[in-house]
Amino acid sequence: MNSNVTPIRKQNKRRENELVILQAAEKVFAEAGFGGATMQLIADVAGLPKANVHYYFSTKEELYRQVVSNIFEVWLAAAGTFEAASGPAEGIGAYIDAKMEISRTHPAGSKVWASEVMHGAPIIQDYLETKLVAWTNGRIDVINTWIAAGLMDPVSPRHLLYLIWSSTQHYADFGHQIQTLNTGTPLTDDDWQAAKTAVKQIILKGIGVKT
Amino acid sequence: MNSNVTPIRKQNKRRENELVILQAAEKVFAEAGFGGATMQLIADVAGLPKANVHYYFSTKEELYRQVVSNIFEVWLAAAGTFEAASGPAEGIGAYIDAKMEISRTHPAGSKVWASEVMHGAPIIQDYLETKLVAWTNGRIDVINTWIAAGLMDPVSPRHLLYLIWSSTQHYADFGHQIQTLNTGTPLTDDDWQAAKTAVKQIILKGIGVKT
DNA sequence: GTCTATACACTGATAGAC
DNA sequence: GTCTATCAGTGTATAGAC
Repeated sequence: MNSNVTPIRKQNKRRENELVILQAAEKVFAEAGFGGATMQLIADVAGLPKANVHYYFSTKEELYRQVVSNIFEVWLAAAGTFEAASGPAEGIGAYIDAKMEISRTHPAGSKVWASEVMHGAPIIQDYLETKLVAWTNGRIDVINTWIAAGLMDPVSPRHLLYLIWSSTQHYADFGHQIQTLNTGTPLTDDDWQAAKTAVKQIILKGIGVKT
Repeated sequence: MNSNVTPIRKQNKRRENELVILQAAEKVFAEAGFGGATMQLIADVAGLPKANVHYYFSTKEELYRQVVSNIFEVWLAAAGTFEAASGPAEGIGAYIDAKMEISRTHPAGSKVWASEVMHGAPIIQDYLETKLVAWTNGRIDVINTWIAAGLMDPVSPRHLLYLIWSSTQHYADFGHQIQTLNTGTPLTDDDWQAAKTAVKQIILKGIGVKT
């Protein structure tokens, strides 16, 4: 008998509950913002009493920080396309595809991230200063290599990255506006394909990459 | 003596107070979101007692709606460049310039707008459905004319507009992230010029416009 | 681990003296 | 028109029974 060991069943239960709370929280934070979200509503969406949410995440801020961290990881993971690529046509093209796909499948996460940054990143400023800065500088180096090799026009790598981020995330963050302009109906598969094609076409041609 | 007429001095005082409250509110709503903003903080920033804010704007929602409306008007006004232009090089180029300039001079307004749309436009949905839809459809017609005249590539006008909106507003909405990536310091005049040039260069070349 | 009941702080809004 | 005092409602967080 070892009372130091937590039974596996309880570990699973814990993870299961944490997961369902995190998913509910992402949705509620995305729809209402940090200030507008309430622990009561998160609990209701998760299907748990409010006190249980506080049992797993002691404060609202801690729960929020977990949500934003998760999004950031998804976000960075999708950028692996940059490394393996032999040139900008493949690397940037695949990166745009990956980011558009995230906007489609994780719109709530994108909105929470946007909201956090817009309000000055009070909770995850350390992420910006460490991980994001490092990732960005690495990608700038790669792009500069491509420019030096004559594979694309000599555009500012930094502003190119901003252009890619903004244009792809726009389909998640401003999805409601886009839907309203789309006669009020959600984008179909064809609509998403057209969006992806248009963004890639303009950006790739804009930086002098042959497709 | 006509007691039906409000003295001019009081009218001016009213407008003056309303203006200072609206400016304070724009700042606070941008930094904290609708839910995170408090009437007390808005009053403090405006330098007035909280009750006075309620005297001019009876509810928080009414004040917020005024703020968002004002931004929308600024935003639409800047798009007049489209009409007068003889072609895409001039029209779209000037539109990008104007939108970048708004991001620089009215970042708080842009953030409030973004926040409102991200949360499903609960307050200004009617604006989206009427004014924004009308404006967008009008601009799509103009772009289609340019395409038909062979002045630019046959890109989707709708997605081109989204690309312009997202890439320019990004410098306001994600200004904090950009500043963090810029070694923590605000963008200089040269930085802004470089950003404007990069965005215009990539988009104009990307749609096949000679510059 | 789970859940009910509740403490405590804060917010939007208003009443009423000036 | 201005401002202090205050109310009613709601939010986060926790205590304590199970």
